[in-house]
Amino acid sequence: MNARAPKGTADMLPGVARAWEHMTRVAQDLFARYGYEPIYTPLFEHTEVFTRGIGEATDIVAKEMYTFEDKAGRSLTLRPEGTASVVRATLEHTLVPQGSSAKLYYAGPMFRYERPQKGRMRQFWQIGVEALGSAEASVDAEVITLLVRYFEALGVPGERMTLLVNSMGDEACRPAYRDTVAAFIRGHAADLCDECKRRADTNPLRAFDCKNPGCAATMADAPVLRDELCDECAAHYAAVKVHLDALGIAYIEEPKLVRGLDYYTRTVFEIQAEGLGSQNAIGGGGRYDRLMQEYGGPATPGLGFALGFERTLLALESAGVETPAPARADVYVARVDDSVSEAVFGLVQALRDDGIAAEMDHQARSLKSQFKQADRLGTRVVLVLGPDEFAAGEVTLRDMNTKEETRVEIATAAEAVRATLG
RNA sequence: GUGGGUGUAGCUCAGUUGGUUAGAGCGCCGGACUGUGGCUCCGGAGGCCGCGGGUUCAAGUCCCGUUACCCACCCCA
Repeated sequence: MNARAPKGTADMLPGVARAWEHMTRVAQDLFARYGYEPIYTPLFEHTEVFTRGIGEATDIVAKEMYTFEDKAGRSLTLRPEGTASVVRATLEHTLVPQGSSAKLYYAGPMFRYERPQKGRMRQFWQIGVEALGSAEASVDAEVITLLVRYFEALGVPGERMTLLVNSMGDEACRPAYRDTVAAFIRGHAADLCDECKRRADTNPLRAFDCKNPGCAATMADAPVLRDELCDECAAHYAAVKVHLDALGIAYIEEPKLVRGLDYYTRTVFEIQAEGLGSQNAIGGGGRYDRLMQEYGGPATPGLGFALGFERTLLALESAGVETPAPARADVYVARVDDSVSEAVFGLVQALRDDGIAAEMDHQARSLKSQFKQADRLGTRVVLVLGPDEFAAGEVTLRDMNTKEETRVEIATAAEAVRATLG
């Protein structure tokens, strides 16, 4: 058989898994302080949840979804992102009754059928938050701040992160702007690549992302949405910035920041970090005031962010931040010869029952080798049990740091170990 | 979907203009006077040289194909 994990997936071995758990713990602690509660939604949904929410024309829906039929013929899709599911669950369970609000966070794997590269996997992990029920700009600033504070809490140096913000407008001003850009593209067709010319009909705003030098130069002169926002959107955007400024959150306005999911309205943002290769966004998100209605629910404003585990870890590694690896055991019980095997086995269990992380040899290693194991595990204490000690009902306790050895009664070993550990 | 790079021990890699038993470091196991770690020294185990063809007296080393991984485009976390 093929013993390899599927393309675009990876086993998270202990070193990485530890970092994963650390990132999760930091998120749980920090998000709780901002009033967010956990929510777990299914890893797959009815395909419609994503096609309607994310948008038929987006890359994600058009070519990156893991869609399959179950045995009853239902079309299901492995979630490519988390927001659609959370909003669907919010609607299904009426988590945000009229005039109410909710703050939720989630963590788990997402799936997109893409060509893998640095910082991009087919199964990748995200942590995200969704703040539903408020259209106030202060919430936008709070969510953005939370994202920044999270990375800071993990230890990503501030100078290696850049926060970008922009406004996408809403149903009142974006359609008109799209037409304006489409017209601009048609008017400058001679200076643009074929792909961008096609974009005039499909998704004009994408032309701003084109890496082609000619296109970039041409699009630099195109009208910017920021200058054509309706009064309400302009006011909202200005208010978001005022709140960010009040908290001293550094950001760069990026008129060309265009997110690839159709549900975004008004505020969008992204945090880029150094050391990741070409996929440099470690987190991003935005407001989606129309999404709930798209699912047939009541008008419910909302916004949120998602951040990627893999990319965050890359950012941390490149910045030289290491996840601390705790000692794997507090005490190692060494066996001098086979005559005391049963006693050692029993002592280890007694220590564990007493709340102490104890380890022993299960491979018939020599005493010397057992000490090497203890050293490798990082245990502070080694208890040596041999015929001599056993006859006296004692064990030799060795402090691995000071090398001091004392004899203690087996019955009080746990107490002695605890005293040594401090 | 498109393009480029790479594929030799568990890991990181060397392997000369193709030439006889394929190497190093790290890791792992064992030992250095009889019941003891981290340093040092000695020894040992471990390799279908990604896979399949071809060229050649001879291929890890050249050619073709294939596959896997990596990086980039695209897009996103």
